[in-house]
Amino acid sequence: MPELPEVESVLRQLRPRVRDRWIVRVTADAQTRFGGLDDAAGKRIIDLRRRGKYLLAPLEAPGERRPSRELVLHLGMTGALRLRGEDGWVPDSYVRASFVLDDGVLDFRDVRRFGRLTVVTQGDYKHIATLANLGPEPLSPQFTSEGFHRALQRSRQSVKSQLLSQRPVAGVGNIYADEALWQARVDPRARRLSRQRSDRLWAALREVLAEAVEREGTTFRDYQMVNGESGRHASFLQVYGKAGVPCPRCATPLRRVVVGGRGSTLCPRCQRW
DNA sequence: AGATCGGCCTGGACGC
DNA sequence: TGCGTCCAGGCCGATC
Repeated sequence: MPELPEVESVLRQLRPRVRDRWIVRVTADAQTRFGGLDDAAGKRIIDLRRRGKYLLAPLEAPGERRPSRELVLHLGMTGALRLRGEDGWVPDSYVRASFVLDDGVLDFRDVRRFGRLTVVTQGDYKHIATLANLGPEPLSPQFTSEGFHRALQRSRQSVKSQLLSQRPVAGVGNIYADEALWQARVDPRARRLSRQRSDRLWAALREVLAEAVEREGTTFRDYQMVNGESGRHASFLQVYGKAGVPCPRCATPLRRVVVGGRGSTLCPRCQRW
């Protein structure tokens, strides 16, 4: 369930801790979602960045002038990164991979094994389709209302499915999609948005995500930061997971529908096609 | 080629 | 208490 705000919070805690550290060796479960991890050993973590829900770490071998490889990490639904022995973290049976660094051990814990860990040639995402086709960062100047409207027009999927596809904009998952659609008063099943509705959704996405980043994300079940703490945004959610509860805007009971195979909570009165 | 749907994976909630 | 069933969901690959 980590979406942009949650991954951003992990990034902010982890970046200063792993930047410029050497990876001594990597141990990992035999999992199809893990690949090329042997390539990480003996290299230095030049930086840690975020694109959408992905964490990216350029890796440089001794003597290289620029990073040749890149670690791509996706937390999936239940992934967490913890530093061994810090903030009370003791490894348990859900640790799927460990990075032995020159000054400590970084554990990747992932109950449901939806997370992904891959080492690729720097910048080469052709085997990671979602990352290769990732839309702009919602809180960057590259995310414009014009561009968003144009991107939505390229597909006839429901707007909810489009948001979850990561193509029109990066980093939105089920929680913030439902929140932004409610705030913009747009029905998740709508397939063609007027420019006006598209603009409302554009603004709502930016607002909802920025607020959640400020509160270090939403902890519903499993999400936790590097220091083990929860995000503070859960109690500020307006609609996600609140079917049956009165709409905060019009008091009509919120309803759960399935859109593109995903549960969605909406207000049947406020949110229009 | 684009849309849609099922599978992956596990724990927790729920019903009987 | 215990067992079975369903749900959560990001992403991917198979199929329509």
